[in-house]
Amino acid sequence: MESARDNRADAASVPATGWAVLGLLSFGRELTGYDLKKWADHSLRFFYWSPAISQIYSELKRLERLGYVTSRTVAQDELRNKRVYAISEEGRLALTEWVQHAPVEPPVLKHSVAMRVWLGHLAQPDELRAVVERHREYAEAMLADVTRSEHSTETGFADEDPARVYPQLVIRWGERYYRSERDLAQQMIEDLDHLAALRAQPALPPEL
Amino acid sequence: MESARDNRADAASVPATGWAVLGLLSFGRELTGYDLKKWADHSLRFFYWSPAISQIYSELKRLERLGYVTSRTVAQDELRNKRVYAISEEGRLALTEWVQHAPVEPPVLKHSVAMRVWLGHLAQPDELRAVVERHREYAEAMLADVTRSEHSTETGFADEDPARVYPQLVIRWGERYYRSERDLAQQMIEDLDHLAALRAQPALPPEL
DNA sequence: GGGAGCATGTAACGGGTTACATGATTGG
DNA sequence: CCAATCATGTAACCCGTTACATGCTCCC
Repeated sequence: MESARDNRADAASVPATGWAVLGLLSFGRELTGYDLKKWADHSLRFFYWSPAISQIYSELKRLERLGYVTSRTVAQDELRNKRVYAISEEGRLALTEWVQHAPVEPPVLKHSVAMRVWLGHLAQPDELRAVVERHREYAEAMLADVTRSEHSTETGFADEDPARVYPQLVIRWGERYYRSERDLAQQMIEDLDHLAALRAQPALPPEL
Repeated sequence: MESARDNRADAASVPATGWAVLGLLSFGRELTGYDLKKWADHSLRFFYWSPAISQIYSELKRLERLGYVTSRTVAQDELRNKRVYAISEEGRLALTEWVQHAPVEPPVLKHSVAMRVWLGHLAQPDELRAVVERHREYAEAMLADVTRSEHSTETGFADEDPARVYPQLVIRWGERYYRSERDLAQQMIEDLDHLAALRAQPALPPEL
């Protein structure tokens, strides 16, 4: 009764990061592992933790074993070859199935800055403030990057190529996300300052 | 020259989830592994992925080995014992050091729903919409949970107990975060609908 | 009687990272 | 000449999960 070798079992055995790599290839270009890493750092990373290069290579191996990608070697220069990967028809089908029908999972969030504020009773106010400050700078930088990414892709035909409008949609989502993240950090800083002010000048009621 | 056994090396060997567990204990109560899991699911999970119970047990082992927590057995009922953990002075010091001085790391975000929209060119519009719809429901539910969490803790003296104001601060942050997440999902749905409308009634320019 | 909650832990496995190894090319 | 970039992979390791094992108590 246990036919562990069917397509569903294969699909289940691809981790989300594998779909991400396959997804990068679904836009139609032939890419090397190295290319994929750069691409991931320029697009994927705004909404999905960019995998290490070594993992990209191993996911490619897995995807090839499953028949979801094909590879061939092409000349890198006169002396060396490189391996370029392309999505296969099976790969496109499996990815489509995943996009449409995989269980909708909650986003994985590990917000260590929020955790540190949560433990604020252990910290000195100015140290804690500095931590959140640096996080706000991070959010600001991500916002700048994602905005730049939007304009660089927008150069031209977003409406025409149907495969391009969805990345564009997600980039705009990312813009809003990181704007919100920055604002949330700012608000947190203000809350911390407010708290400090309350302590410097403790509540009036008791004294009066 | 390599004194790998100093306090900094010890601190470095605690993963963020370990600090989370120690953090739960830093509020002063003696808790079992089981208690910690429940607590994590009620507070931590809004900003930091709640660890599996088995990992909590193994983090507790690690923390005890490092001298950051102590444990003792107390009667669970007439027949059985349970092990309760408490933070030690060294643990409090190490945790404080981490909160104040650890490098500020970017939050880990793995947003598979955003990834699926990004691959929208592979999906049928209504399937994709349904995915985002379910995500919006998730965000809505998280917002409701975090709001409930706020009011349940607020019953009483948030201003008085200094250890309670920081969790309160982070709960409010979480409220804003999940409200934003819900709104972002809603906006994504509207963008998808807008796209569908554009396709049903393709651009005028060419025909005119 | 049976299911849910309390309570603790181990084992197997997989996902993912860092470090290491290698070597050619390009550009300042 | 040296650093950065292109390019590919392996090995060790750790973080974290699921599955499994066990057994009591409380309540319907």
